[in-house]
Amino acid sequence: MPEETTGEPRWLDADQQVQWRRYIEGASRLSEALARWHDDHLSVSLSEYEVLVRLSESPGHSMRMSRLADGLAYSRSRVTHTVRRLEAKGFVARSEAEGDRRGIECTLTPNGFETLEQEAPIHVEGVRRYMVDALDDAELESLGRAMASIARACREDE
Amino acid sequence: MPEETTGEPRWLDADQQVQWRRYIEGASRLSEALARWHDDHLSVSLSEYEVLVRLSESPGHSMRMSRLADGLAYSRSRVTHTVRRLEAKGFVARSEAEGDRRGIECTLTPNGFETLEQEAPIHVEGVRRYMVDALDDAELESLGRAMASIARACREDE
DNA sequence: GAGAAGTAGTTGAATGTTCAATCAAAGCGT
DNA sequence: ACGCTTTGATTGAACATTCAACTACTTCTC
Repeated sequence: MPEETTGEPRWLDADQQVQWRRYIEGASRLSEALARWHDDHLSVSLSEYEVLVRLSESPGHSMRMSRLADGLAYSRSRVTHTVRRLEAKGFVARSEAEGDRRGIECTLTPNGFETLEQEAPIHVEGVRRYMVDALDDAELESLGRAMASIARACREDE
Repeated sequence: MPEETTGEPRWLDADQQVQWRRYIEGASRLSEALARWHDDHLSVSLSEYEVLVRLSESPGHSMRMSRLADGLAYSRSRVTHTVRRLEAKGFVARSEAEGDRRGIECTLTPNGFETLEQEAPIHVEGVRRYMVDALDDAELESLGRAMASIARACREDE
């Protein structure tokens, strides 16, 4: 609607608008549905769960705070806070990293690992219900590709 | 990894895992990038902006709080808080709805409309930069379709 | 038309995330 | 060795969103 003469304010065409709004609505509904799912059925939130998964995939069930932050694309302080909550629940433990006295190593406790094993299928059930099973293979594949491109565009820009 | 005998805990195969993680990373980076974009270049956050857009599209630049909530898939209290902030910035005004004394009508002020007109191209530039321009037409199209399916799956489930 | 149930909206506390400030340790340049 | 910059991590305040509780009005039902 606004007309301009300076710059080149490339508008969105009708179709692009539609896709953008679909994205916004879908993303917000999905994140809400998944958050509720975790809240109702698991003992950790989605972001806490992601931390546990990364730890479980790492040798020794252990990772540096900063690697956790980088791998999950979380801010450092978010990791600090999240790990503090997980520690309070008894699912992880902190220890000093050897070789770098600034570093903190975060390790899955046996209890944390056991909880993860028990609850992973429930998490997956949520992911299926709200995303994977809502799409056929080709749709899921192209969704993933598109999101990877978006992630790249965001990353490039700092 | 965990083996089970009860229920039918359908795991994710390797490819589904990849797409899921791409989605999670992309979605979180995109929402963060766009939030920063608004914060740096516009006078309203993304959710505040969405409210202004809906109002501007409505006859009389005016909508009931509950229609705003439903249309944006926001909780009612989120709309209350968001509109309060917009009111404090002078972009919207509240008035009683006629015909239903419980209702509140939310209306764009001239200043709010003018701001929206000025800043919409900047918002669009962000959407382009982090999403639309990162994809070709076909990718955008299938992203939108997938997200619409996801939204439907979430909505159906309450 | 009275009581029950539902709808519109607000409120304030709790939660999780970000941001800016801070601190300590490492690395770098000279 | 000495400052300078960078990195690893934490802290606490600020902020947005949710949740539960609540008020006020409307609609339904008998």
